Amino acid sequence: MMRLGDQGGHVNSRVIAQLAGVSQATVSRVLNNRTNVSPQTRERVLQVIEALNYTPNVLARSLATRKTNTIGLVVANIKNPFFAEIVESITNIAASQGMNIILCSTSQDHRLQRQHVRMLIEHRVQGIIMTSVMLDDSYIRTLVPNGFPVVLVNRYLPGVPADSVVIDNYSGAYEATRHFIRLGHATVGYVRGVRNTSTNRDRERGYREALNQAGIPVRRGWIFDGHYSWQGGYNAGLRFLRLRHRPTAMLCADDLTAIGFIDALYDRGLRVPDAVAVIGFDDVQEASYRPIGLTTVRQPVTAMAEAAMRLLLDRIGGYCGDPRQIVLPAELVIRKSCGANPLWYLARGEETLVADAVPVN
Amino acid sequence: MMRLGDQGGHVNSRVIAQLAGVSQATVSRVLNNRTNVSPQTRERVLQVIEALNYTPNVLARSLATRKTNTIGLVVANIKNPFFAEIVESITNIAASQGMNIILCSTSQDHRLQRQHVRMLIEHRVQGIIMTSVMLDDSYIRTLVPNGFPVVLVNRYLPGVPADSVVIDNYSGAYEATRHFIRLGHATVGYVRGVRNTSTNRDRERGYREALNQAGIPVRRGWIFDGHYSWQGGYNAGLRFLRLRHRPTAMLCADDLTAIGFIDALYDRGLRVPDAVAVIGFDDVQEASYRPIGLTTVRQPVTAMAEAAMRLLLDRIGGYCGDPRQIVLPAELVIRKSCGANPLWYLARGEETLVADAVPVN
DNA sequence: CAGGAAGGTGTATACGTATCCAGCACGCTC
DNA sequence: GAGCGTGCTGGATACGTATACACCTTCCTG
Repeated sequence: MMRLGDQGGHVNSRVIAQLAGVSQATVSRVLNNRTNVSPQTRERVLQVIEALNYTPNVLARSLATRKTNTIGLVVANIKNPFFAEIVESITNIAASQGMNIILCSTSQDHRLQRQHVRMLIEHRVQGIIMTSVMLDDSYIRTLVPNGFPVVLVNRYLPGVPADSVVIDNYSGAYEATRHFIRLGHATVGYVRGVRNTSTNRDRERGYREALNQAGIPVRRGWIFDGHYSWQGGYNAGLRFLRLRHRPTAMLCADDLTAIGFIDALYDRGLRVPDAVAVIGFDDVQEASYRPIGLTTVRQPVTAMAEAAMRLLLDRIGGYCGDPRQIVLPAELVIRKSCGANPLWYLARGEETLVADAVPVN
Repeated sequence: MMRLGDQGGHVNSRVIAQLAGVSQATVSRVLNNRTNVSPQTRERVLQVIEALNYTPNVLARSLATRKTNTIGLVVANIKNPFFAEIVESITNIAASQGMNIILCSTSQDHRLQRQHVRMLIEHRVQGIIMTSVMLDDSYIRTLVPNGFPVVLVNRYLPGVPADSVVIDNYSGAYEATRHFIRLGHATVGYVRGVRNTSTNRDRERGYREALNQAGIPVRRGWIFDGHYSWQGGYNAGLRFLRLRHRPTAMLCADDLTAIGFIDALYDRGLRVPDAVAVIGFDDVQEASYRPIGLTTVRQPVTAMAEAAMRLLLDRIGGYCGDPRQIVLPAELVIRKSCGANPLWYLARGEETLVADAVPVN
């Protein structure tokens, strides 16, 4: 009995054809479920295929059809659970459409990212979903006008006419900051994400405007650099601890950053929300871990992934219209890290309250 | 000026050849940095390539060379940070070797996994790294004898002569359980992982034997089913709460399970380690988050990834020796979730103590 | 019964690259 | 000056599949 992967001597469709006593074209027709093959012939070919455990060569097929059924997915960092969730969603949707994905993880590194994009094009992917573009990644601009399907997710590029899917980061940060203010915080700081990303720019703007409108001055010393990472948040926390006058509330550019920030405080004996109120961004699963209980601005990952795939498949299908930007609403998820009693909000109905899921066993 | 992806009319090496006034063979030689091309010719060809922004077609190249420089990586669940870390490590190593990876996420689903393996073979990957085999995935057995390079990571298959890289799960669980016992716990429970995995089998065995040797009976009611997931741990926690007589310590099959378990207790007002001592498995970054502080058995992910790639590349390079199994040591990382004062261990020197990294700013 | 549609099959070629082989020019050695 | 190695180049072919086209048979229609 022959087995999976057992193709000693490189079995190809011609070998199958010979053994089944038909032409290679007929074998191809059987493989592709074409109708114009007689039942007897089809059966004979299938038997030989089965016997030799023949597996068609996708490379050759793609070369001949000029379609790879493959799309590229570029993320900043797989270890960030937010991106892991995006990868999972997009992979699932792609699989259901018969599409394969090639995954690339740039580490916020321009050169590496560009290299990855080049690799994807060498592999003749039919489109690319990018979640990690920086504001100065202008070379993306050179892909789009040629009609190459590109969809930006999570981040976008102003002035580059590419489809994109984002949440309303400005409003998310604005509402989060207002939430602090309503709780009585008169001093609010911010831990940045990577600076040249649309995501950070919009969030920082929302933070600043909320303070401005409340007549609260923005203090430069209360804005720290993070890098969308635990380590960045931790380092920001250490710097925070050295301040003479500390803000009583901190907005963080994403959940990992927030957790790193909280950990730094924890290592010095300070607790959240007692010492400082904290809000993050993304609502990754880690934020919901009970001992952490991070209040955060949710990104609806599944909806974003679905929208992105829809846009991309439209482009791959030949759609040539103007670029579309899909902006999904941000949603504040309140947990204990900013110290409020969720019930208070329920009564006031001012914010969206999402209770932690308590599954039935 | 022409641009990336701009290959209107399908530029190929023949077009380059014509425009450069050379043969297609020469273009190929330039692309592959062969020595036997005169500097002038090389320069001329490169200029045309630059001008047309030509990108060679990897598919055609792979077809001709019969080498794809691609390996398949099959993981159980990208959202599990343990696998995310493996993916990251292996991707990096692969990239440094000029190898691409195709990533597949089976969801502990036999059929899906088999489908993925088939896809990988259709894509003519030169080898496969599998992290998600189940004990009854005997079809893997059919790959190996044909000399197809397969390396199993994290889990292995007894009786299947494939290379594998694992940690000593038995000892890890044994030591973790002994740790509980030394702390004075006379009642220790266990939350399983997926049952038909070598990983769970070995860990459960270590748990049982440690209890046996200490003369502590293993109570069936104190062993719960989990599935290497937060949800599984959470459900186990709910069942745990319904027990009349609860054990005072719980070993969990992995960190996610442990965190889910802790969260279930938390939602009912119980705290770890006050109410129950908990130890997990893997030492993912989440375990080190300070508010969680999970004691756990570390898997040295980077070392495992490196070993796996080395084994796989050996096989791809033609090595045909007997299968090699690499067993790395498990290391108990003590944090607060089992309530011990780490300094006590430092003094006694009985366990490995790994302090949480406190980075210098 | 002529004519045509429809179903089934084979031949030839294309997809884009790598590589074997032959050929040519040049410079060197004896 | 014959012989020979060496550096560079082009022609031809292979990789494994899909598909346009032609051909044949059969069966149906008028």
